[in-house]
Amino acid sequence: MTTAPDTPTTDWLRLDQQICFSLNAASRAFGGVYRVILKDLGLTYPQYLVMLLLWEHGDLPVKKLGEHLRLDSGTLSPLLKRLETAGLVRRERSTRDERSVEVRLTEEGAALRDQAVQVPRRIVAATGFDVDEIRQLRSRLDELTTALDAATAAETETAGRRT
Amino acid sequence: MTTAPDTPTTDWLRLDQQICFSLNAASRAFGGVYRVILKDLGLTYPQYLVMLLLWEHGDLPVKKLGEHLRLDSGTLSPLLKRLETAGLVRRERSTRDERSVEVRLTEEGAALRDQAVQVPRRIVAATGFDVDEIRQLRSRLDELTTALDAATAAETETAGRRT
DNA sequence: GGCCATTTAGTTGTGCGCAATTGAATTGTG
DNA sequence: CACAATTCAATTGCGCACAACTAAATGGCC
Repeated sequence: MTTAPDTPTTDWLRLDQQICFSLNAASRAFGGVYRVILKDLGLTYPQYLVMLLLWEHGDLPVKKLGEHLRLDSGTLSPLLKRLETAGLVRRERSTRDERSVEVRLTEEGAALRDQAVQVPRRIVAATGFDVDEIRQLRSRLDELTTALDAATAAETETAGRRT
Repeated sequence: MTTAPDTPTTDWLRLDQQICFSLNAASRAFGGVYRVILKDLGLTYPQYLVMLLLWEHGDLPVKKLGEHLRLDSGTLSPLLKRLETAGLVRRERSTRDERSVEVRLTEEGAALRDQAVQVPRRIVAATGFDVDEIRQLRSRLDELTTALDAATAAETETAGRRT
């Protein structure tokens, strides 16, 4: 494995060397596991994330959900509508700020938590990693996300200046 | 930080402890960087991956593209149609096996490679990681993907048996 | 108080990811 | 050769992600 100083562009363009591809593949592989495990709960993975937040924090406005999940209303509005149709959630305009919509668990939604508590354990088992390895990988990925977000902001800004 | 032996289920359900969430976030953060950088080329990230394969291997049937990218025809067919509309690619039924469709670069598609060679370098810069760190993270993620795929297969099978 | 920028959800449109189905071509088997 | 099983691409339908836009409510400033 000689990394010659004049590494040709071919190597840089090789698919199997691109970190993003591995990341993407892992993310979709997770999707497959979650799809099977969450099928019994009738939830998709993003819906499951919303339910996690509500179980942990209680009622939340759409805005807060979006901040936690890095999602905007374009994604959340229809998703929450589906959760509402499924009877897991209600949406109510806040009385003290009518712009805001409070998302509340229904009895049924709160009860679903009992079915969900076993999910993380099954996921961890599916990874074949131990808890320490997972924590380490997680912190690495979080670093990466932070760096990428900063880069996006920078790129977008310079792109804006070029206009 | 006491991890009590009787760790309650609450901890297991915490969003910020779930590896998949970090992974997902990183994947979408990458999406943001690629979106900005690929804008000049007029490509989305999945389209860029297809082009990478064609630049590296030359003409490929849809089947092979799907194997490399872990994507099925449901995703690739419309994507390739868009690349064809953009004039980067042609699709031709194979003569020796009429089921297969060969995807070929047009002159324009081949020429786009010159614009693309700088992309990986900019991506690496955006991560803030050095090449070794990236390689290490990549191999970790590939392990994870392998384990998860195996788990999905196992879960799907047992789910199938329950039917 | 009146006006304007900001905040918050929702809507629309585009593209990806995947399951399920369809239809045509090919391969295997008797 | 005939027929069944398999392969391959395309299509349909659903849900997510994101950009761009709309509409309503709020807050700050004069």
